[in-house]
Amino acid sequence: MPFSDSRAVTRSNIRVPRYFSFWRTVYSHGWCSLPPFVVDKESHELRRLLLLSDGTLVYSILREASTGIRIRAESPHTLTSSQRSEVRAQLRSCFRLDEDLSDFFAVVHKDRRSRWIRSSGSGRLLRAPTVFEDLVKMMCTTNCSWGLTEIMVQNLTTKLGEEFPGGVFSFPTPAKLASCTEAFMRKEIRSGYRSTYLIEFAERVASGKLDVEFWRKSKLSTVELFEEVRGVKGIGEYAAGNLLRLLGRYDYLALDSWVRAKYAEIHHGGRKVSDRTIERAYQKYGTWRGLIFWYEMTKDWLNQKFPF
DNA sequence: GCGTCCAGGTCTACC
DNA sequence: GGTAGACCTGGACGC
Repeated sequence: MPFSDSRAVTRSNIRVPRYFSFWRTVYSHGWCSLPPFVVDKESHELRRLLLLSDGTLVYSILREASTGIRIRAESPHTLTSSQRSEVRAQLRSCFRLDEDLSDFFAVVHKDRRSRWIRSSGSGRLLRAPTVFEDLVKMMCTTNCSWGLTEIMVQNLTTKLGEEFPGGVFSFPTPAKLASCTEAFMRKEIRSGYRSTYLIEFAERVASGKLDVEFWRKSKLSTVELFEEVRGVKGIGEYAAGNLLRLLGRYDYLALDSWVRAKYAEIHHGGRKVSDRTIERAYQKYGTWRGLIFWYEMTKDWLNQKFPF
C-alpha cells in the first residue's frame, strides 16, 4: 500500500450531480476490477494511479462522502494548482460527472420498469481517463473469459506501466505499448492473437495518425463514429458498441454471450432469442436504449454492496 | 499430471 | 452479403 511520510498529500472534494451514487457508478460494469482501478473492499475506497500530462504520477484514493466524492491524492512532490486541477478533471471524466443525463433520467422515470435506475443513482458508466485505455481494455475483453481479461490488463500495467513507490502501476502509454514486439505481447502479456491488433492500434495513436481522445467530443453521428471505431483492427460490433457507451453514445446494445444469456434468463425463462428480438424490445427507448438495456441486465447487482 | 474439448469475438477467405 | 474456419487462452473434465 503506497503510504509514506515523505509523500505529499492533497485532499479535496468533488461535488456530484443529482441522481448520482458513488458505488453504483464504481460497480456500473467490470472496469473497477481492472487495474489501475482497484476497489478496496475493507476500507470502502476506489483507488487508482493517475498519470498526468506532464508525467507526474498521482495515487488517488476515493471515498463516498455526504458532500460528494472525497479525494486523497498522494504524489512525490506537492502538486501545483494546475496538477490538482488535472487530477480532478481526470476523475470527473472517469465518473462522467459532466455528462448531461437529464433527458435519460426523464425517460427512465416515465417508464415503470426502469424507474429504479434514477432512484438508485445509476446511469453513469465508469470509464478510464483516456479513450486509449478504454479501447485497449475493450480489446482485452474480446473472445476470452473475464479471468483472462484481468490477466492481460494486469500484465499490461505491471510490465509496461510506470511504477509508483509501493508497487502500484499506471496504465501504459501508447508509445510504450507501440514499442513492444509481438513475441513480448504473446509471452508476457498473454494477449495471444490480439497482440498485433494492440500494437498496431498503439502505433497509430502514438504517431498521431489516430486521435482517439477526440472521439469523446466528436460531432460525428453515432453511426459514423461507430464505423470509425470499427476501423480499429480487433474491434468488432460488440467492442465498438461497448466503447461507444463510454464515449456517451448509447444507441447500440453491444450484445455478447453474457448479456444474450442474461436477457434470455430474464425475459424468456432461459430460452435463446435472436438478436433482432432483443433489439426490437429496446427500440422504444431511442438513443438511450443501450444504457437502459445494460442497467436492466445488471439490475440484480443493485442488491449487492460489492457485486464482484 | 496430461490430453482433450469448449467458450469467447473478430478477421479473413471463400462462396 | 453470408458463412466457415482460424486465432489463443484458461478452465473443466476425464483418464
